[in-house]
Amino acid sequence: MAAQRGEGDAVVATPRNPADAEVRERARAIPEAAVARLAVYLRVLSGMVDQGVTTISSEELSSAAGVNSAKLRKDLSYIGSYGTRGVGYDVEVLVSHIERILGLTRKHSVAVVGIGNLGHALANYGGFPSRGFPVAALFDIDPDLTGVPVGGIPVNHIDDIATVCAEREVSIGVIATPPQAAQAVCDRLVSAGVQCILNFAPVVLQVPDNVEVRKVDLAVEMQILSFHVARRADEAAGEVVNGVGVDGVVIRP
Amino acid sequence: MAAQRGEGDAVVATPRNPADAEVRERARAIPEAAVARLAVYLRVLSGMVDQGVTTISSEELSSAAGVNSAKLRKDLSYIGSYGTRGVGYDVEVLVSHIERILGLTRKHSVAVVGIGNLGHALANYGGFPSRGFPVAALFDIDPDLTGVPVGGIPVNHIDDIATVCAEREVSIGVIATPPQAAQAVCDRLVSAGVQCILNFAPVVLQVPDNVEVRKVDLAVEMQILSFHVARRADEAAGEVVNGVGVDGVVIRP
DNA sequence: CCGACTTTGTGCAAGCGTTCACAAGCGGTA
DNA sequence: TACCGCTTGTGAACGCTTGCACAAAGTCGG
Repeated sequence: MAAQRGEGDAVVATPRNPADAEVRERARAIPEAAVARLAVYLRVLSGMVDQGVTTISSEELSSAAGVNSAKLRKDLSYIGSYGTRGVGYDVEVLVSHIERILGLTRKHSVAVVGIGNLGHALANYGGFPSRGFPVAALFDIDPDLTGVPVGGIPVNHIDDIATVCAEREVSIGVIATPPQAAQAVCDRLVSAGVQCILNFAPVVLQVPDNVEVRKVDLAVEMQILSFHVARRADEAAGEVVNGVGVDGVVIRP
Repeated sequence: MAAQRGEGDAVVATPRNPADAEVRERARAIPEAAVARLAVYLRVLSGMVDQGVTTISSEELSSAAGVNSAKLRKDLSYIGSYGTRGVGYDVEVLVSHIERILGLTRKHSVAVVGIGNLGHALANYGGFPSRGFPVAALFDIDPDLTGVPVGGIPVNHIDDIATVCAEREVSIGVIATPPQAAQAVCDRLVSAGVQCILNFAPVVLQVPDNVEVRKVDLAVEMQILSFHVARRADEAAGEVVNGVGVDGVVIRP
């Protein structure tokens, strides 16, 4: 209630640029999978800019990003037609359009909750601020941590989530707590008005429809890898009867 | 040569259990998306075991895992028919079958490369060993770190990847290095025989076909969330012309 | 033993996302 | 200006995933 986020700002933005309406329409239609890839393209393109590359073809960019070139072109077509046939894409133009679609023209302040090992690492991680995601607040339930600076930012007590998030205009909450605490922390973030959550805790969070959750689950990732190890071992066991693996490449020399 | 992982093992394993061939066939056919969900089900089920729950219906389990119940049943059907109509699934039976399919009956030793902030957090993360993924080796390029114990394990120099990984039968490599070093580290892991890699570095790794890579990319996750923030702001801006956003919650105060 | 009720397992159709293939468009060249 | 070669942008086909809906199969009470 207190921290109702936003009232005048976004509204004024509407009539500012005549192309905005079109951008909005496109953004609505972009498949989730394509959004994830756009972020990857953006990173590759940023590297290109640093190398002084000014133009790039879909073939080059797609192989650098590890995808099919047709897929790349289709992904880019979701955000508009900014290539030149016979030539390729202007790197800087592409960068700025992807940034616009991904909403990177705004700053997105981040709050990290749970200052354990992972929370420390996140608070100190340089990749966030450099890409427009400044870490604006840290929270922990341990009173001894309150006020202690981590990565240059003093830790707040978790009870102050609502006020601090409002003050610092936090738009993304990162949950790095133990699993038992994650749902409660999530609820607090949501009621503090945070609508986007990145969850590192190994639990399935229950949130209202208007909140977006992405999860990073190490255990799941490891188990998927484990599955592939097992599948491979089984295949090898099934197709060879003794000694060497299926394609001559066994586990180790 | 020295520590050939399961040379005899995997091979002899074949005829051991008559059901193995069937398990192998099923495993081959499970869609990747379903594998990821199976890992989630497994975690929920483990929690159920701890609570003393012995039986669970697809409806209960699916809502706890945040998926559709039909999808859950289909996922479980990939690994076999282990439910009882009219009753549900026996929790322990399900756990053991999912564990078998995911290959969790073997130990999967993990090597972490890059002992910075994230590497420290990973080395100290309790979730790995408890789930059958013991951290068996740590590597860094900094000679000053060599021999220093982190999370109880002494750090090795990166030049020793091949020998140490062989000795300790590492099957999963975790890359937590800066992006510039990631590809080189990856190449070393691959030539050391590691076939599964979990990559935290923000780069697209190039690997041979027989190597499985999963990536955890914080920047991409943040940018996807950013996209949703922007989309929401746009929708709000598009649907209201003055004053309050679509559901009363706009960007900033 | 039977019938009512519950829940699984799955055929089928709809929806997405990916891939192919090619027309359209642009720069360069004579 | 007209042609040529190259690369984009996209319609259409394909395949994977999801969700529905229901028959099959079991339990439980009488």
